[in-house]
Amino acid sequence: MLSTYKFEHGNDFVRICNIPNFDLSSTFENGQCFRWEKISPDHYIGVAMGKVLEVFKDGDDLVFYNTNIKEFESLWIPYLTLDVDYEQIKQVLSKDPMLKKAVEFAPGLHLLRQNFHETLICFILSSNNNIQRIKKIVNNLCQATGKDISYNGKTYKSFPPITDMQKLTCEDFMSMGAGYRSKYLVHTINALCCKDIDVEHLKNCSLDQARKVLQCYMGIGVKVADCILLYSGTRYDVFPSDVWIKKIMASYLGESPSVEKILKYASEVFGRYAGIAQQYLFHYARFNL
DNA sequence: GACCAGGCTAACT
DNA sequence: AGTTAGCATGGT
Repeated sequence: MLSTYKFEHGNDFVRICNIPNFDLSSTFENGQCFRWEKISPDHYIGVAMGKVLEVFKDGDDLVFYNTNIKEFESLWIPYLTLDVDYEQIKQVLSKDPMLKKAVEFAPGLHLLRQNFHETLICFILSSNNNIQRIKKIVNNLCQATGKDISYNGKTYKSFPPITDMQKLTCEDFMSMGAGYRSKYLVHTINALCCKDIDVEHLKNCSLDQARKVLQCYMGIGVKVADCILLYSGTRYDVFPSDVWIKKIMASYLGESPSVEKILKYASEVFGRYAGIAQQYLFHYARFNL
């Protein structure tokens, strides 16, 4: 928990002392985010919220560069969900034997609370696509439309706000490699610029209502809606069901279970932590099935 | 050349 | 309401 962290910090760095249960690779390379670059094992640089952050593991410490303690507490602790008690959640989830294995496989996995619009755009791009290609397209988008951020003599790009993406045409997105999703992006970005989504409402309404709101936008179905809700930290009672989750859920529900059946089972068994359970399962499935 | 990847839309019964 | 072809692209 947050209160137990011990910090050392200066003008341009923050060190969290003794935080053994945060793993960079299983957090940044589990398909929830697309803008973290591995420099070397346990050493990453990423762009989020218009800022560049460098992080590496030093024994049981985590060291963050290009930030200070004030910014770290207001921005990066929520982003990295360092304010969430994963020990308690993992304990609850581990009552299920499959999840026990999945949690033991990646005990340092954290969900992220990412910018809502960025998550929405990235997961429209994710449909019938693979993670490597999604990263490439997102990078092309940021290069074309993002703002410069310089750090350590290098220029990085922020993820553009939707108002800046409104000028992009279908052909622009095609040239970035977005393929048939280009049309969805143009349509949805326009709709969002006309009338934005009330994220607070998405938190307070029922899950079915939240899914319905998102599915009004072109390119968003049940699976993408659940990803947006989960990876923006909007709600955790979701269960994004892609091909990997369908594979691993077959061990609970028999061969090729329907999405309906999966969602029903997940909400009954994993309840309000279903989204977190899904993330451990997805990561486990990708590396073990 | 098939088949696959964090699926969705549109056009069918 | 439920089922299915078609879709851009790059890697294996």
